[in-house]
Amino acid sequence: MEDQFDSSQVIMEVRAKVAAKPKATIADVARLAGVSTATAGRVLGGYGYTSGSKKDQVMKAAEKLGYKPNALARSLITGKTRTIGVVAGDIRNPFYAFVLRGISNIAEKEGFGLLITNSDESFEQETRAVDLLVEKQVDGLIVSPCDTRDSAHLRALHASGTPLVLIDRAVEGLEIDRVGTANVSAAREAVQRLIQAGHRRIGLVAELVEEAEGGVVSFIARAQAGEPVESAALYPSWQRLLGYVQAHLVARVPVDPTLVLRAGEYSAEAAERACLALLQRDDRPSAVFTTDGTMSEGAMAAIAKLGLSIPTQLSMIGFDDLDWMAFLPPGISTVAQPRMAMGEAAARMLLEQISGADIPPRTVLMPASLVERGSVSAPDTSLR
Amino acid sequence: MEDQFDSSQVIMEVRAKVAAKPKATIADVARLAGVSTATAGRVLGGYGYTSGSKKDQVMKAAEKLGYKPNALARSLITGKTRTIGVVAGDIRNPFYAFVLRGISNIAEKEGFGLLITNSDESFEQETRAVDLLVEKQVDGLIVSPCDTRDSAHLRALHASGTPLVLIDRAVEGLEIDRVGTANVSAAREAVQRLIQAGHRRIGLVAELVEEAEGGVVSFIARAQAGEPVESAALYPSWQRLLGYVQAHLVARVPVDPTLVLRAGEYSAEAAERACLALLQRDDRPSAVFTTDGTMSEGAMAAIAKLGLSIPTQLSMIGFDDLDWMAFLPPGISTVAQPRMAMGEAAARMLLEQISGADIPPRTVLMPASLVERGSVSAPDTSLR
DNA sequence: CTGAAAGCGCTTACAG
DNA sequence: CTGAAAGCGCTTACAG
Repeated sequence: MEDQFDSSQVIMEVRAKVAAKPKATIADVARLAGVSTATAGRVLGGYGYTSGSKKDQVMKAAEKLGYKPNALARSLITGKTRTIGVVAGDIRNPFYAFVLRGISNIAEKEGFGLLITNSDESFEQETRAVDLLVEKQVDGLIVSPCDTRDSAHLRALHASGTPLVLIDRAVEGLEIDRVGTANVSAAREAVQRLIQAGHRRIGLVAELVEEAEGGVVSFIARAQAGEPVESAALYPSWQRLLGYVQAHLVARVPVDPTLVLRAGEYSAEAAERACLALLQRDDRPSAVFTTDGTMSEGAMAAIAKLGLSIPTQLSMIGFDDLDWMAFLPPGISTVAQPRMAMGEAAARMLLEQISGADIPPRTVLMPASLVERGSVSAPDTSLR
Repeated sequence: MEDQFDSSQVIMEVRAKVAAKPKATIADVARLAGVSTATAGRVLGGYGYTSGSKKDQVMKAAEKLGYKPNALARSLITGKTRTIGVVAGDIRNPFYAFVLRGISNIAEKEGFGLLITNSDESFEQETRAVDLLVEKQVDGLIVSPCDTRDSAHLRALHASGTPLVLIDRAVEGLEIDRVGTANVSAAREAVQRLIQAGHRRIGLVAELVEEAEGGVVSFIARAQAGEPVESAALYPSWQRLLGYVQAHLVARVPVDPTLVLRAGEYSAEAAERACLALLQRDDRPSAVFTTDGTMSEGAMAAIAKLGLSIPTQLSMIGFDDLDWMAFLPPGISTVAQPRMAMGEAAARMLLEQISGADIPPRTVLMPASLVERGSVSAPDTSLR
């Protein structure tokens, strides 16, 4: 009777059946089709020549056996896995999520798989991740290096001939394909926009985690003195700080270093704390510029907490076009990086390297666009 | 002279050097160490027994040759790749990004790699993705199925004995490990909270993409009539609609089907359009509940565009705890799914299957929590 | 504890 | 066009 139907028995049966049915191999197909494994391999693998009749026999046999190719065996011979490895900072960060999607778009189109790891911006984790990917024989790697100076593992990787593309950050002296954002000019333009609106005291909320030689104050002094700053291997947040200083320089507006906020750690909470302190000062700035999405979020939280109204009491330009910037009244103007396109560009470059093209190292700096919305107005004159 | 330094030449040299240095294999190490490949394999692979002296010789030789294991060869023999495949909807969606991070946490800890694909909720892409992953011999798959009825490919996959865990959605009659959210109760509690605050006309902004038998109106009618609705294999948005109806039922508040908005497609823009129309009606609801993050975003955009103030003119409860909900004044109350924990749970279950544990199929429904912030108040009485 | 041999599932020259 | 044989880089019984 159906009421007494015991489902656990069914499961056991299924399991047993399963264990008894090993996967079909090319040899099995060849045997059933009455051809050699070489011939079966040729039709199933789509290489070499085979007559129509044999092709049919093999296809029929493969169909009957439910043959599925084993990419491992093929890769072992060809030396290619059609898999690319990616080391991202943290997939939860929309920046990386979009970059990964871009990489995935290209990979999928070319029939490549994507092995993804998170480094959490930890050097040790990044190293482990690269090792894992190398052992799995990925055809190439895209990495967002968390160390822009040393990164011996990446130098070794490149020296060993492994296709490698850097994303978002560069490594000093490692001349290989990379894609990033034109950070200095993007930040400069954003801050120029603020200056042009009449702002003279502009706060900067930035990560600035690694210590540049001499720290922020000395960095600003050098940038202001017009000393050529080697910006290529700088972390993005330092590059954006450079753009901030340059905008002041061009407009002959002095930089007040106390307005440059260093969150010191990469979290919205740290940015919020720093920004909260800044905005409660008597001489608080009339505008703020943030150097990435996470900083923008922290700054916004601080602004909301203080109940400051944008743009009447405070103007703001953010970084990265996060969803809420479009609908949070009055609309937050922001510097939008072409995140997905960056991922696509990186993947294309890597695929070119993999296909063996002998191309000299390229640096692709993608332009970021200033998306103007309603968060910038003339400074509140009652303030000063 | 340094000025005449030609960097292109250096590059060529490096390339040439590279091509000349093939990777060291176990055979190379064995030869240099003066032992058999079996012995070298035993120490390098960490299996079997080896004397201390031989172990040293092998290690030294491996070090000298820069030996790196080839996981492909090992996998071909062991039949295990220590790689798990994931088919997500779209990595850009924070829901999937967090779930993926959860999966990654566990995988990384256990030394597993992660092969990630996007289905874009397209059945064809999902099928292709699964095929790719299977060919690459992943040890198991975690998939968020875009079809909850048919999904023959997933049934076949499971029947073939491949470890498989479903996430977010179930497949009708496919009794395998899965993790999801307790959607019905989560939605019911959120709507109950709204009713308890005094709301009687509550809008629902939902995806509701697949047609349930008879459509929304008939679905609501059946749910209201107390007919037992088989909710397990329903899409999450339909389950959340069910919770919405149940909350009304319990409180003896009639459901007005015209308040149930069907975005019809999975995008914030569609949700915004639908919501905009709803909120401009004379008999607009005094509160809205949205059934996922994307819908919440669209609804928020519509609310902002109309300049409605929350909660005085409109109360709202969202779904998924998105960053902006915390700082957008007055704070948006929302139903928070434990996204990362869901990914971790799915990964753990998959790993158990992979390790061969003979466990009957488990359904893990994780509780979502109502995060109360400032977006709910009593209805604006001037409205009615 | 160690080595010779076989083999995982394919592809690749090499003859015919 | 087709097949026999070798081999990719490992691991696994099997003797010793």
